[in-house]
Formats: sequence, structure tokens, C-alpha cells
Amino acid sequence: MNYWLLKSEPDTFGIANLEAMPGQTEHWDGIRNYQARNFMRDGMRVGDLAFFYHSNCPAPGIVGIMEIVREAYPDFTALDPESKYYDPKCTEDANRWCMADVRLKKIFPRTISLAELKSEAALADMLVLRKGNRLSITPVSPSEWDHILSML
DNA sequence: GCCAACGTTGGC
DNA sequence: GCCAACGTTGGC
Repeated sequence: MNYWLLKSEPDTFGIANLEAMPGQTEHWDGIRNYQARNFMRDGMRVGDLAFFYHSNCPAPGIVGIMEIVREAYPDFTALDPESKYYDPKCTEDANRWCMADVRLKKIFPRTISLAELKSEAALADMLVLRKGNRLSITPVSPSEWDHILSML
């Protein structure tokens, strides 16, 4: 069982959008970075838990928890010319991108802000806090996971 | 809107 | 395989 942190822009798809989906479940699509894809494809398993992180917004931070309910499968948005995630180099037989399905598990009573996360010595090694990090999927260690939950 | 950091592309 | 140019991310 692994822990993750998944970023999404609330203007595009925030935790409230996930809450509103049937079964509070949705596919996590649009990964267009190899490192992030590899984390998803090679590491993410059903039953894993992930923080929902709001990025590129007035109050960036962790807003809740999701559970992985389906492991990596081909990201069909890469084949759809109408999608903003369309990748002309992908075909049905050679789709280099994948998505996973997530289900909302918990919305935190408050946002754990990026500033708070940065101020915690116990989280100094978190990938997502590294300067210039742009990965939309990063692994979270069990101790980091527990520490963040203790901040609520 | 600015800009630093980083990934990808493509010419050579 | 190098590397400059370009596009994107994301905090501020």
C-alpha cells in the first residue's frame, strides 16, 4: 500500500468537482509527463491513498484524501482531437499515456496550505515541496503521510 | 501578469 | 548525443 499526492487546478477540477461525480469517482486523466506517468503506471495500486492538492490557485494546499479504485489504463483523452489533452502521436495501439480512477474518501475541514507544509521540518524531503517541482503525481512516505494528517 | 524552473523538441 | 529554443507549470 502506497501513498501519493495528486495535483489538480481547482479551476479545472477541484475536490468539489470530485465530490459531485457519480459515486464520487472519476478518472484522473491528462498526465503528460513521463515521470508522473511512471509513478502512476508502475507504482499506483488499487487501495492506495492519495492527497488531493489544489495547485495554481489563490490558496494552494492539500484539501482531502482519495482512494485509488482502478489502476492505470489507457488515457483515452490522448486520442480525442477535441480534448485539450489530445496527443497526435498517440494511437489506439500505441497510447503512451494512462489514467487511473480515484474515489473521494475525505474532504478536510480546512486546507493544509503550502506555506504550512513548507514550514514543517518533518516534511523537508517531500518531493512536491522541492523548488521548481512540477510533477503532478508524487509519492508520499508513510511518515510524511502521518505527519500531514496530524497537522489537521 | 511575471518569472524561475524544468521538460520536450528538433536541428545539427 | 548535444544543446538552444520553446512551451508549460505553478507560486507569488
